[in-house]
Amino acid sequence: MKNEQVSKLIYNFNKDSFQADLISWFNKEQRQLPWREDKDPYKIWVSEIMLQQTKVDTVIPYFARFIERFPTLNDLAAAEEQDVLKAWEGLGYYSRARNLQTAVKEVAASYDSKVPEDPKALGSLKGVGPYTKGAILSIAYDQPEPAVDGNVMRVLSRVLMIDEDIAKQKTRRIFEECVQEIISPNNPSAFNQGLMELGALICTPSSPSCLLCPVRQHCKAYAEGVQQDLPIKSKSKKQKKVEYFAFIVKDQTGRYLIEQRPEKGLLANLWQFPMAPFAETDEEHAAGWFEQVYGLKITINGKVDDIKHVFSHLIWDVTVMEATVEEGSLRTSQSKFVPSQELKDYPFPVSHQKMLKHAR
DNA sequence: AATGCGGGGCA
DNA sequence: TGCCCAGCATT
Repeated sequence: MKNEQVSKLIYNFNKDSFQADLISWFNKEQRQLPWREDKDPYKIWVSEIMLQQTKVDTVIPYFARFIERFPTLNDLAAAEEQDVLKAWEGLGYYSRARNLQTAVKEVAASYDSKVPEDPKALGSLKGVGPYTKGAILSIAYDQPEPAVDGNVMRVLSRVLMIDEDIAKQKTRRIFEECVQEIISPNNPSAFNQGLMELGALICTPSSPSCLLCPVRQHCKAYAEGVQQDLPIKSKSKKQKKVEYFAFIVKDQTGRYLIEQRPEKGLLANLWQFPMAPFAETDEEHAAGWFEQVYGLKITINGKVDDIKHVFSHLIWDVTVMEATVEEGSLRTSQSKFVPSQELKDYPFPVSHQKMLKHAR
């Protein structure tokens, strides 16, 4: 979509009235949220990272614990990565946590521990993309920058009746151009947050509450009765299924074997119980596979669980087995035996938290 | 431009 | 079950 087409979209759109209606609604109806208690750019930043692809209700307890544990940017910069991951445990998309700490260290080292107000500097930080950059600049620093997330695309696709596919990367730029045209120069913070709050509370994906909407009279889709048909979004692919055995292995002193995952890829740097893909072995040869990989002879006592875990792009089906060590010494460097009471100090993905009940 | 990356809640 | 969620990095 070209620039002139965006101009055409907002031609004869009453933006002054739209801004006033949206902002007064937001000032009145906004939820009280922990990250709205002050304008500390560090806290705004943490909240925006946590909120990526994650619901507000999920984030609230994590945000509270995280800020209690790392109250300032310098506290986070100085922390051990394992402690940061532990604070993120269960929230998902763990590269967010590692990127955030990388970026915070950069701010401490290069920007005197002050979150940059310069868009280019801010946007170059690890994990800070177009949305997060705009959110921090507008909410913490009152700059009239667009902050286009899924809510904003849904709301504006209806208000301006835009039928571009919001699943496509480049579509975001169209909405950014629209926001630049209609954003309130006086209160960009309330304007951007108002669009998102409207998307979360009123202009919902299914059955939007148009009769309660403060900007209904500005909404082209409502006028045409097509609000249910927007936004347009192409379908995502189905997840692939992968099957594993997992081993809850206890040694003679009652400690359990865990290992750290690789530093890149799925669940990077998190800890887990050893796993064997079905592609590499079967139930009959599992003990042999284990000895070959870990250097330990084990006795498998039996299957104790079957865990199905759904990711955004794949599905794990994990057959959990209990085993005891007979002899041998550990071959891999990233694995170790840990007393059961210390398991809680390691960050586990949720799939393996479900197995913890078999280890104590 | 397409894919990898988590986990929870809801119709 | 499928969809959606205050997206970003990598290829």
